[in-house]
Amino acid sequence: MNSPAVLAATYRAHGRKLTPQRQLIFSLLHDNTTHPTADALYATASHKMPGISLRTVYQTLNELAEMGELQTIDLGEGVTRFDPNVDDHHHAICNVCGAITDVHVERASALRPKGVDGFNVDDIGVVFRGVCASCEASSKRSPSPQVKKSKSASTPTPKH
Amino acid sequence: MNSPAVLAATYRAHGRKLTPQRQLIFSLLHDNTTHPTADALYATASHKMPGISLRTVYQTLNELAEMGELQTIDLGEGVTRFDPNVDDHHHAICNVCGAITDVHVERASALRPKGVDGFNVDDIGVVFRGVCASCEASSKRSPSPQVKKSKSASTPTPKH
DNA sequence: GAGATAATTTGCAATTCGTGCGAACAAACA
DNA sequence: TGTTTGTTCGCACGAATTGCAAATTATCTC
Ligand SMILES: [Mn+2]
Ligand SMILES: [Mn+2]
Ligand SMILES: [Zn+2]
Ligand SMILES: [Zn+2]
Repeated sequence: MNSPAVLAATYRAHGRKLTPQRQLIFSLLHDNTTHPTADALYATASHKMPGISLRTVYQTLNELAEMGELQTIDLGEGVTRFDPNVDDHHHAICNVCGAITDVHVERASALRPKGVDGFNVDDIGVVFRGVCASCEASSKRSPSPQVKKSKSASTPTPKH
Repeated sequence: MNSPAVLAATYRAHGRKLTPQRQLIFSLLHDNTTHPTADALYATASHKMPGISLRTVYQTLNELAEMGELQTIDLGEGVTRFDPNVDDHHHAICNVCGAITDVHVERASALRPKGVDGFNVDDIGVVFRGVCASCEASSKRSPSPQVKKSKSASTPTPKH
């Protein structure tokens, strides 16, 4: 995603207004590698700007995505996550703490779907699920059964 | 997924009852390669057994998944899909008609996430998005293709 | 600066997908 | 046939996200 300053210019160039709410969201997304949900961003935003609405957060995220400044990712948790990293990359998700990390996959674009004829590939997504280093370490320290439940137990905020 | 007959035995072995609703769902899933949603299965089931409830369809699907007879997949459409194919495989999704096809990916298990240290990979998922052969053909024939929409009729995630 | 104007923000209703719950029901078995 | 559970099913509820319209405000014009 572009810097808040560049985004400001982009917005004006698109005939969109530069509101304090939008500027705040730009700053919260800048260099944000946590793949936050709208709700998570709303929580943070509310801290700095009490009164901002969740609706506005959603709207701004959606327009950023529409403008290609942001990527939306859905990992099957029932919530949409937002990723300011629009470069070609993939993700690793920890089954224990829920942390989502950007990863690179060598020769990913060379992957081919076998078993379908004439399928024209536009995009390839690779998702790794497993246990992150930090969780692996703490499980060795104090072995407690840490199993990620299917649905409602979706992880709030990775605390590493 | 096992055959309806085998599932019947499995169910009994698990102390579960073999109801007509369950048997119907077993048969609807057998050799089903459409990756149906609960609602889609409910529609079909209702046809053969008027009065069956959506609740029961959900319940049966969930228990089959719990027993490992079925795989749940979430491709970010806002709905859970069910896949009787529990073998190691991946998916290709047509951006035009929404069809989801099973595909094989060579050396998929050899993929490694670069950029994270000590991440212990349990599972790798590869998703191809693009245009299926059939849609590709019809788009060449007539400029307006068939658009099957589920929830987000809006344009799929554009990245890069 | 003051005013006009169209874009934004917001709160709230509505929608969608799925689950919790409990009463009515029906397999399984003696 | 009766008893014992496990099941079914309707309905309320919950979470995530969007539709809507009134109130607000960024931005432009003079
Ligand atoms: Mn990312
Ligand atoms: Mn499949
Ligand atoms: Zn972790
Ligand atoms: Zn297609």
